[in-house]
Amino acid sequence: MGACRGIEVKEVTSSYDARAIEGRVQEFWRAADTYAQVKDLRRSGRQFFFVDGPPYTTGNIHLGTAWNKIIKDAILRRHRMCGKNVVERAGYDMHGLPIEVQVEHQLGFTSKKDIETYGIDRFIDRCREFALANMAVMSEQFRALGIWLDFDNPYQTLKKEYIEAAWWTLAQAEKNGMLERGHRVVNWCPRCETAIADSEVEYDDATDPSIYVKFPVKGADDEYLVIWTTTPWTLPANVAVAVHPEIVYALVAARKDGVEERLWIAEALVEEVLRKGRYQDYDVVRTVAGADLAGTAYGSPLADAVPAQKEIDHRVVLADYVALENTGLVHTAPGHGWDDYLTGIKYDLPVLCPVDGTGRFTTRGGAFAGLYVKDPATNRQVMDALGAHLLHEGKITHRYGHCWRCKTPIIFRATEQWFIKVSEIRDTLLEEVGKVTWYPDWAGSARFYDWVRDARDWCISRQRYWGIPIPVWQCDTCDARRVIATVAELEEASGQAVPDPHRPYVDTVTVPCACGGTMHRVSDIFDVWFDSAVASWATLGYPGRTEEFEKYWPADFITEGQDQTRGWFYSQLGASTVAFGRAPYKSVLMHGFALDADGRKMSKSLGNVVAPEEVITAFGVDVLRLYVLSANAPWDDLKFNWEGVKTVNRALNILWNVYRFPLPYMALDHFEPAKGNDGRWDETAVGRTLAAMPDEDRWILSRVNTLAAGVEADFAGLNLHRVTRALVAFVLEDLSRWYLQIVRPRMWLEEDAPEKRYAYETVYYVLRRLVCLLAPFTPHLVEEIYGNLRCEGDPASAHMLDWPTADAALIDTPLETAMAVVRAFDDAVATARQDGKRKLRWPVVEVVVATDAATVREAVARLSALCATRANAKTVTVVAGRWERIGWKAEPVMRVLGPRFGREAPKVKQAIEGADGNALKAALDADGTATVGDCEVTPEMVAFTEELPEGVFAAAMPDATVYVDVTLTPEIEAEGYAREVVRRLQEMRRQRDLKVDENIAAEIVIGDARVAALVRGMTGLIGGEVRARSLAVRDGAALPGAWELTAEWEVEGVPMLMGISRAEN
RNA sequence: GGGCCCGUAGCAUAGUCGGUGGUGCACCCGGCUGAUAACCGGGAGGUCAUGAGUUCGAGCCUCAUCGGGCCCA
Repeated sequence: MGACRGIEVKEVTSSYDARAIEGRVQEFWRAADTYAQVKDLRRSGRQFFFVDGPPYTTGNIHLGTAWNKIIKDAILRRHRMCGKNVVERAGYDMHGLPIEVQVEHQLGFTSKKDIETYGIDRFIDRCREFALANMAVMSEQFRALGIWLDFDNPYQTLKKEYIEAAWWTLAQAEKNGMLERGHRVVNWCPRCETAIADSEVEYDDATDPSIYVKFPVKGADDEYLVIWTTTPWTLPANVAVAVHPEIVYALVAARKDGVEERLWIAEALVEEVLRKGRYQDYDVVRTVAGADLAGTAYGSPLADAVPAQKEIDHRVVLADYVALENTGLVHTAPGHGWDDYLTGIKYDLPVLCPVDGTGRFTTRGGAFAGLYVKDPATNRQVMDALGAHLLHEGKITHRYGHCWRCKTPIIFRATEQWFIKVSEIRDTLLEEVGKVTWYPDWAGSARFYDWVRDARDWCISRQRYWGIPIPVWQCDTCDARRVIATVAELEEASGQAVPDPHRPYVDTVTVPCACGGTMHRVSDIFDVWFDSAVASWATLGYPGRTEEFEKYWPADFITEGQDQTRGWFYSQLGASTVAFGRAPYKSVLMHGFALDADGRKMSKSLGNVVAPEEVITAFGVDVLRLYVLSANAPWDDLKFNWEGVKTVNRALNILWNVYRFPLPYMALDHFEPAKGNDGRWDETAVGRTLAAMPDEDRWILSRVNTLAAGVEADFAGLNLHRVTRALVAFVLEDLSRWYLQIVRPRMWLEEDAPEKRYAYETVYYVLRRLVCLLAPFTPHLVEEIYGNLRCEGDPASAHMLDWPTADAALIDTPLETAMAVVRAFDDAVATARQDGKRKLRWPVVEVVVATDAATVREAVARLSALCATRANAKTVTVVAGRWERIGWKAEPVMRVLGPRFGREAPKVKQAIEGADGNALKAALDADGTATVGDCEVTPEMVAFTEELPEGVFAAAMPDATVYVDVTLTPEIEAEGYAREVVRRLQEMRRQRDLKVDENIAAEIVIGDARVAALVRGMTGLIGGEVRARSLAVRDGAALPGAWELTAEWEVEGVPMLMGISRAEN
């Protein structure tokens, strides 16, 4: 590319080949490190701190992950083009149970014991390897998508620097009194043998027993409280029965097979419960409010099987959550239920939890010791042990929680865990939610707000191995505890070097206590959600480094899927509020989920998963990017649809064609865009020649600036779908289908005419604008185009260009309005011609636009030459009201004539039909009455329809009717045939592979003397169009000369023979 | 069971302030042939999920129901 490099150097001939382009462009970016160059370029710009939500390193990315990163990339690319210094790093979530489960799988482990036998150190090495290997794969996949985040230096939750951010955060929580060690009921996975967070519980249908149990009331014979439960295995832990204070309960005497029992059941539910128990009849003994039942003592029907139950002082307690369902009395086991636990605290009930970490009954479980609670056989044994106390047993299918990684049904267990006391700062959290800008608004104001409002304390401890160790050291002697904030602090306090802050290494580090005892680390690790919760400061190296944190934090923007409402949006808010008292982000875009074409979740088991690579292989990265961004609003779920992908591909193909179409002509003419002294493209040049430019040039210049303004507005609301659709519509509708069609003849001009240069300048301007506007969405295609268009002083990459703002001086709204009218006119003419079976190639004598609308009249007047060209009409005229050649035809209205004229009616009918419609209408309009034959008629007796003259066809357009007269005249026929001949000679030139500027000699023999004469008269025009140095036209049936190429044609039924040869220029 | 979102032609989608429901794909018919393994025009196709309500007027506002999604109990 020499000094005079312009766009003439490369003529692009192939069609849009996304894969080839993307390969070239990615190589170009890699070789020049364009990403780094762009960051350097914007270094001094206004800062924009973005935090990447870290994907979990479990393997290949899926469509949703791709969409997520594409959204991020598009938004960040635009910020950079707007001059912002975008501060970002890719991030990865690399700890946690999901990886442990995968590694256990690889090693064939089934329990924690297997891991400990294998060795925790070896186990976490495997976990680390697994995470790092997956990270490498994922980074490559993201790079292939053209994602510009820092993948060379991503933040990784397993790094020491990152772990310290988590430690420090917990130390802050301790300092602020937000950390608590507590005995709580938690979701517990018996396979993973750990507590799991609410957010890690996945609900699925499960079938469980549905049983009604009689608890014997103490001090009364044959009197029972009837409870219902789906978890028989929790009955050994029962300590109370809860009733609602305001529900009315009935004591009924129920009889079955001659035996009478007295049962307490909510009054409204008596019939239903007794039916289940197959009681034959009953009497209500008395009714009382639930409040009056409080304190009633009862015994456990399992007292024999479970000795621990004998120590319990069972009684009835009150609770508001009791609903009028089942029996209205609720079995309460504080060791196995959240509500139960709270009720237990309220009434100071004992917490009985005879179940161990593996989900088996302990010795406290008496006869059931050693049995796995979720085993159906265990429930069976419990039910059997209930004996006659089991009033009814059935089955129920309901939603039951499962461990989100290993799918094991969870249980509730009361255990010692570490908590962040989120419930105490709920008001602050809600206040912070309100300060954040949410896209869309309801994501924050409704969805997230509701979630935060109902938030419970956050259980952050897990009894596992691969995670950030909880940095709490506790004294064996005095029970004092210390939360360590950094590795350095630990090394100092312990006097030991700590090369790896993971388990098992930190577990052996001890710290001397002030009391003289020794502090050991608690064995738990963090909930993995705590890892990502600290990302916004961990990614800045805080607390290790403070400068960047002080400069950039909090994040200007984050965006993740709607599932992160409970996840990352929340965990970050919680951790940040505990540590810093404020939200760690200023704005959040919540995007949707990627679903299949039927709106179903993509899942391996359904076999409906579409991998990003499938789309990339078939259509390319830019097509995928533009598709996912334009298919729907970011916050709606994406219903993946191959048809939609194809459509986007077609649109980009048209863009490619639009780009490459003018190149050969520009090359031929050595066109060089206007440049400033710095060798950069001078984008202000078109503004200076505007007055001299043709309407269509000024129109497309106006349109592209109007487009820029609209894009700006839509970007502000993150309406990425509207932005991308507007861009595609512009390319298709305005640029390809309209402007380019109009300027094509100007590009073909041979002489150096100003209107040709204007066309070049205009197309160049529009393409340069499009390069910028599309850069965030189709970065590869844009780079390829820009590489060919750029002037020698322009930046090396399209992504170093500044975002274009709309140039008000180029916007001409009245012209845009007028052009819209002309396009409607164009469509109407096409419709009318189709009716009249007259091809566009054949000129028509006259086109008339009948309208009363000033907009239409003015538009056609202003752009009359364009209208005539588009319509291929000798004249285009506008008439107000009706066109005088349109006649009225009078039709009798028999429904009126019949009753009025009786037997005379047929005569009147005939008279009306025979009348001059125009005259009759005029008379009726003028006088309200007229005489036809010898009858007096009034307007309601006659209907008028339009009568088009022979050869005239009409079509409607907004506010106007277009009439096209397709009548043939010798001149028109001559021109029509001439154009038919031209087309065929051009086709032959193309077959001979002639260059656009090569000359030919030609001969045409026509098998119809009249047509031959007509064509002969057009020799000059034909010769000019096809660059013929000589052109002979004769009539006959044989082509005498020797030609390089000959062809037989039939034109409108007339046989023609043509021969062409190359001629010297 | 609860919160939020979505439901518009075969498919996908737009619809701002409540004022005659648009667009793309597919389909049918046609055109163009110097963008050509392209491109363009025309046509047909609607119970705006269902049912009530508010209103002169509802795709839009209200309520209920049904279906889908995310999250929760």
